[in-house]
This record gives sequence, structure tokens and C-alpha cells, in this order.
Amino acid sequence: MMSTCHRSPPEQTLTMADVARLAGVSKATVSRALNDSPLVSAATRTRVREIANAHRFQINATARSLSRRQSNVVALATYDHGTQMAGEKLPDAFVLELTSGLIAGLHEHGYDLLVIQIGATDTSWVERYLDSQRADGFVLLGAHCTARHLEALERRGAAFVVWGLDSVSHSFSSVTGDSFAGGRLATRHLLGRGSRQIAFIGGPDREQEVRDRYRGYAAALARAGVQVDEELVSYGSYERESATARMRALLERRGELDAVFACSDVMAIAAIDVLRESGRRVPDDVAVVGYDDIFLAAHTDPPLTTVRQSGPLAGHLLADSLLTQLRTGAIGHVSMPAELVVRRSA
Amino acid sequence: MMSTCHRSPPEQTLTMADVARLAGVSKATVSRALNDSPLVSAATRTRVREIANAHRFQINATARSLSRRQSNVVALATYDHGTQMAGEKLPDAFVLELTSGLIAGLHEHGYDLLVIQIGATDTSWVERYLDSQRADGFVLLGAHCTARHLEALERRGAAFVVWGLDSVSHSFSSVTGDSFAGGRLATRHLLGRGSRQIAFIGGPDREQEVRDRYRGYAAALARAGVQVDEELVSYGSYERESATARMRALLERRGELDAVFACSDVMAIAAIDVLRESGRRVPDDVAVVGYDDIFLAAHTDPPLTTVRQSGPLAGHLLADSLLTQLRTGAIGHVSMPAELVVRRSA
DNA sequence: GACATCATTGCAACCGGTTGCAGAGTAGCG
DNA sequence: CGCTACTCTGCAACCGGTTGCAATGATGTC
Repeated sequence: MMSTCHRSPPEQTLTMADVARLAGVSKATVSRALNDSPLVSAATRTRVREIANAHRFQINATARSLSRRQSNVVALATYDHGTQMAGEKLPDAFVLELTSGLIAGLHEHGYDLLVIQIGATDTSWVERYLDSQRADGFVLLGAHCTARHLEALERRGAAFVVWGLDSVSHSFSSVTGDSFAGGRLATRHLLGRGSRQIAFIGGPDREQEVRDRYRGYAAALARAGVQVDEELVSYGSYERESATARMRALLERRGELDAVFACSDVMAIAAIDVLRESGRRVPDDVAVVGYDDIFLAAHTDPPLTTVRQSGPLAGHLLADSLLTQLRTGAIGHVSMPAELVVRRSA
Repeated sequence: MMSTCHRSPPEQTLTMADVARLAGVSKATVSRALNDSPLVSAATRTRVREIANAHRFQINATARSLSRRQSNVVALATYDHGTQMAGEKLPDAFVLELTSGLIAGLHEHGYDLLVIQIGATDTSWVERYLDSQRADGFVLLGAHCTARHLEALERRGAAFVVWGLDSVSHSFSSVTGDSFAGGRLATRHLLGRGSRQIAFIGGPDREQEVRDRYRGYAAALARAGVQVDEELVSYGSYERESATARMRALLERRGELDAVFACSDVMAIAAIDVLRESGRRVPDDVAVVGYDDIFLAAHTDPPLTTVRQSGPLAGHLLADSLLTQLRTGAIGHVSMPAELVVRRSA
């Protein structure tokens, strides 16, 4: 192929003043025409727009931000993923998907996403980004943010949304996974396969998320007329080792169990190892359902049936929530549907 | 704890004019003082700065951008991670780590990172972000960007860096993994363990990356005085199935092989499955090394020894490269060291 | 035909920084 | 002491949009 010959003239980006001159009107009129102001006639509006398009005019976002006193940028606060924190609680893929949905959601309303890194104790970024007009609001990930951060944001009166954190004691917008529905979904699936002795392996029992999953578990059992057997319920930490120990204990107490619902995929995988070790087959003898749908889940043996949350949807909801707050000041809480990914382990 | 009483007065963000008034000087002097201009006396500079700090003055980035005609923002172009593309070639964790390093690297020079999503065929984002002054330059991920994108950027004269793409026919800055070193590292490690019949399972043999890894493999063998056995070398696609088939073929041709170097972790895992199936033990009978260090690698059985690239370092180098280009116009190519992660498979 | 009303448009002052240029003050030099 | 040189500071004009307000002309009403 030949290289292009009709390269347009240098054409350094033009300004509204240029467009105004070309259209034979004033800067103000161009501004109004492009912003759909009712203060210009339809005829003028279309003419100006045609000229602007023909010359590929791009409005200068910086100048607009300066006079409107809003940047149309939202900052996503993350930790340094190059170090320890990486994927501690959030699966990597989920963060990327969430970011993707967030960008898309913001974009629909003319906002861009800035990504910043924040330290656990430092809160200066709030002023640095807000007062300098670099961002209009913030999105935080609950797994990463501290009480100190939340306080700093509230004190400064910043607009922000948090993913995965219930705001019992504070008043800020949040979007969380519907753990109750997730727990019910997992349990219902196991019941549907015929299991009746379903074990529950939870994370720390103080966490709201874990409690909600338990409530969902219990609700599904009740609905099916199955009594909750407390001997089948066990809490601990999210560690792999902790799950291994608990699975062993469960087998000793209730060797006849026929299913396991674990509150994370990592715990589910550990449980499967223990079950195999004890000579049981998965899913034939014991069915297992996890939670999160980490990348690994699709590649274990057998592939893990698990509960996942839609990252893109989470991002979209965060965007909507934050933009609503920016526009109206309203704060809100949204709970996201959980979906069951059926693979082979149950 | 009690809530704070000494909440500072409303204190709507102050401007340079305010600082100027407080310091009894002009706006211009404040600007110069804060920017380390040689046009202010040392005494004035410190006094102005003290006052600015005392009042927690934050410069308005928007206004500064407008008059300096540069935004101090760099855009990272990504695809929509909510759909098919997700993690096709780049491990999720790597993208997050790279982003992390990128943010840190940019931050050191006063730049922020904007993340945008681009479509495979759409190129309008170049003008949208450049002409509107929203970004000064771009970072692209080779696995995601098309020739069309590169052309659009070059035509527009944009500053940009690409990760993982050699610019043989174009002239733009790039940062890539050192596949030659990676291949050598892996092979040397296998040789060090005593293996002599080392199979090579590559991706498509047209890819530069794959060729470089092969060169590294060959170089390490030569160095150890081992003849390359073409029967042990095999190419194909990156698919899991393809790797399975090739491993089977290799075993038929050279049942006595004692090690495998695969060009991706997914292929290495597939190879391990085949080896097990054939009754061989890993690593006792056959040692296996992969490439990429995907999250899964640390959790396979046995945990996979593999070659990884430092995501944070990649990000830093991308930042440096782009900023240099913005400052001086110089374009450059950097090759990143590969590191061997020794786990249990070799 | 005179006057109030309304739809359009332009003027000019913002938004909050940066910077060329002129002027004031001080020091250096013969 | 007079004159040049140099240091420091302020004025004012930018950067490229937005918007209150006044001005213009057209339309409608009695």
C-alpha cells in the first residue's frame, strides 16, 4: 500500500474562536451551539456544528474544566499492586473487569477515570486531587480502604463510593455483592443435586459478608425443609491452611456429609484436596461450591462450580452511584446480584 | 473517640491570588516562588512557601494545564476487560502490576494516569484525548493494539510507548521482555539440574518473542556443550490443546527426554498432564519450566517453575520512556530482564 | 402605528494559573 | 558622584472556554 498523500495541512488544533470566525458568529454562540443551549436558533446550531465537525474541532477539556469548575474526572483509589497487597482478597480479574465497567459507565456521562495509588495511612491525596480540581469524586475498593481514608473523605465533604463495604456507621454511597443471594444460590444448587448434608465453611464470622452468606445458606435449607445442623457449620479465616483444618474437622464430626459450600474458591480448593485425600470423589461423593470465581477456578480438577459477581456490572453501578451523587448529592446503597457458575465440582 | 471539634473553618480552597494577598506580594511572585523560578529572591520564596503550606494551598491543576498547554496526564489504552479479550495473552496480575509501576513512575514526575478503553478499529480517541488536551501521551499494550492504532498515533504525531511490541517497521518507543534472556535462563536452570534432553515447546514460530526464546534456549545449550536436537523442538499455537498434542508427539519421538521448556504456563501445565498420563513423574523424571508466571502457576501440582517479567518494572520503564519522549522527543527501545521463579516443577 | 414581548446574538468579565516586559531599587565600577 | 548592570517585583495579557447582561431585531397586541 502507498502511503497517504492527502495528508491534511498541519492544522494545529483549532479553538472556539477559530470556529466562530469560520461561522461568522461569536465565541459565545459557538459555545452555546455546541452545548445545546436554548439560547441559539436551531439554524445557527446546526450550521456551527457542521463547521465544527468539518474541521474536526475538539473542545479543550482543560479550559472547559477551568470555567465550569469541574474536571469531569473520577479517581479510582488503589493500592500498589506491585507488592504484598496484590489480590489478597479481590481476584485480579475482578479488579480489571470492575475497572472496565467503571470506565464504560463513566464514559457514558462524559467522565474519565484517573487511577491513583494511596497509602494505608496517608490521606493527603484527598486534598491533592480534590482541591487541585484534578478529580470530582472517588471510587474506593473496600478491601483496600481504611477507616482513616473514609474519615478524611467525609471530613472534606468529598463525593465517593465504596465497593464491598457496608456503611453501617458512616454515611456514604456503596455498592456491594449480594452475599445473601449468593449463599442461597449456592445452597439451592446443592440441594437441587440431591445433597442434604451440606457443610458451610465460612471466613471470619464477624464479617458481614460471611454472615450474609450464612443467612442465605440457612434460608435455602429452611425453604427446602432441611434443618440446619450446627455441626456442619464452621468459621475461621480465609487462609488455605485454615480451610484444610476445618474440612478435616468436619469430616470427623460428620463423615456422612455430601456437600460443601465454601466462602471462597481458595477454601473450596483446599477442601477438595482434603476430600480426595480421604478417598472421596468430587462431585460424586461430595459436591463442592466455592465463591469468587477466581481465574484458577476454571482450571482446577474438577473445574469449580462457584458464585461470582459481575465485575463489569459492579463498575457500572459504582459509576452510576457516584455520578448521581455528584449531580444531586444523594447517597445510596446498591446490592449486586450474584450468579452461579456451574462447572463440574457440583 | 469523640468527634473532632477543631474543625477548621469552611475554608473553600484558596487561589494564588489569596496567597499573594496574605504574603503581600503579587500573583506572579507567588507563581514564581512555588515554581522555583530564579526570578524571586530566596527570602521571598521561603516566605511565600511557608504561607502556602500553612494554609494548605493546593495549586489548581486545571488552570496550570490551561496556561502551560500540557495536562501532565498520560493515558493507558486498554480494551474492554469485561468481554472476550480478558487475559487472552497477558496475565491479569501482570496488567495490574504493570499499571501499578506505571502510576508510580509517572507520579515521580508529576504525571497522572488516565485509563481509557479503545476499540480495535476506532482511532478517534487519539484526537479526542490529544486535541482536547486531556492527555499528553499514551501507553499501549502490544497484545491489544492494532496496526491501525499505531498508524493513527504516528500520523497525529502523538507521543506514545508500546509494551511488548518490537517496532521493526515503525518508529516508536517500546519496552519489551527480554525473551532471549528468559529462554536462556530457563534452559540454564534445567541444565543445572542435570537435564540434557530438553524439549522446547514454542508458540507460533513466526513470532519474534518465540524466536528469541528459542535463541536463548539454543544459546544455553551451546554454552553447555549440548547439541540442539531438532527432534526435541516443536512449534504450534498457544492453545492448551495444541500443547497437549505436541507433548504427545515429543514423547513418541524422544521418549527419553528429561526436561521441557514451554513458552507459556498454560502450555507447561498441559505438558505436565501428558507426562503424568504417561506415567512419568514431575520433576523427578521430567522437569518442566513454563513462562509468564500466571496466578495459576503457584497453585498447580507441583507448583510451576517459570520465567516471569516484573510488572512493576515494566510500568516504570514505560513511564520513563514516555516522559523522556515528551521532554526531548527521543524514542527508545528497552528490553527488560526476565527472572526465573523456581518452584517445584524444575 | 406605538409599545411590550420574545427570541437571538455579542460583549466582556470571569475561571486560576503563567510569563513577557517594564520599572524600581540596589550594587558595582570608574 | 554618575552611570551601567543586575536583581527582584508587579502589571497585564495571555491560555480557551462559559455565562450574566445588554443590545438588536422581529413579532404580536391594542
